[in-house]
Amino acid sequence: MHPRIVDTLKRNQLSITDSRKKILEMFLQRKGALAHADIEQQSGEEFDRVTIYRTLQTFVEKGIIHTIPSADNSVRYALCKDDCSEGHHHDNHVHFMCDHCGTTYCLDHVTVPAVVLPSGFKVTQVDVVASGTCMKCQ
Amino acid sequence: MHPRIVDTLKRNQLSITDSRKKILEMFLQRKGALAHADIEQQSGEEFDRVTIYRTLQTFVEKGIIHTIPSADNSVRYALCKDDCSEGHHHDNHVHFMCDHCGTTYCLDHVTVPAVVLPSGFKVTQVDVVASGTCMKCQ
DNA sequence: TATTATTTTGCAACATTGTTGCATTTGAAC
DNA sequence: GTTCAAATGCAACAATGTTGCAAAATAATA
Ligand SMILES: [Mn+2]
Ligand SMILES: [Mn+2]
Ligand SMILES: [Zn+2]
Ligand SMILES: [Zn+2]
Repeated sequence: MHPRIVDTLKRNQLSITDSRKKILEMFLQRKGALAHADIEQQSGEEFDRVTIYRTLQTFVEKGIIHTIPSADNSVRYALCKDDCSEGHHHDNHVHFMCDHCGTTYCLDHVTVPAVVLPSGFKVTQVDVVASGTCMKCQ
Repeated sequence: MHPRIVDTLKRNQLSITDSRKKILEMFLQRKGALAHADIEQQSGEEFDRVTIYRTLQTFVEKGIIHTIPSADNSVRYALCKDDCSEGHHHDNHVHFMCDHCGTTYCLDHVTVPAVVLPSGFKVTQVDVVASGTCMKCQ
């Protein structure tokens, strides 16, 4: 088991349960983003669908993972690598979704450019999602 | 009825039906983006849910409307204002979702900034979705 | 305009996805 | 080990999305 798992859960004052350990491990191994359906498939019958929903929700609230918007009604989740904490996400990096293999990448080193909006709009967050073909699918 | 409705349908080689006229009118009047659920509510019992799904799909394919990604499993749709056509969208403007009132705006005059990705990624589209508070909700 | 051919619609049936309440189980604290 | 709080599984439900097909509406043709 990945050494960071228990650490992360403790640091966020979450009790150490099988499902949390397993789901967090999936994120740590897979690197790329995961949709709810991916987790459900990978885990087989190991735990209930409802538990996955609640675990993802908890992880987002605690700042362990962040959501990635999509245009296909299938939100992805990925590990936060920055200094995110309860209620304060700082995942201002660009995401990439491959049209071919479906993989979603967190481009941690590509920060979202500043966007200047018309006066009147108070911006608190900017999501940038690029899509196309990834290096594996050329 | 809005004068552009029949024009738009004809230009895209779509037959003029009640549901298409009505749904297109909603987009022309409302300006902001609409989710499937919005359309279903606004139309009451006028036509079937399935018809709405199919109409939205057709409009997207024809380049009449475009999708706006979201992080809450609720894709929005908005009128294309550019030179979009069948299979070729060019809606490279920024979108804004108000956290308070839920309105989604197409900021037609704010073009998406160029993003430079690591080599290996072939980008075909970039979506920028900002969120925060809109001018009406300050 | 009337007839025919094509397209769209509504309906039903189904699949998938997401939510809620509550009893049971598990983990943390003592 | 016992106690208390939190998390889980289950069931039941709601919401969302998909497909096939007969009926209806529209477009094309005569
Ligand atoms: Mn990310
Ligand atoms: Mn738009
Ligand atoms: Zn790929
Ligand atoms: Zn607002």
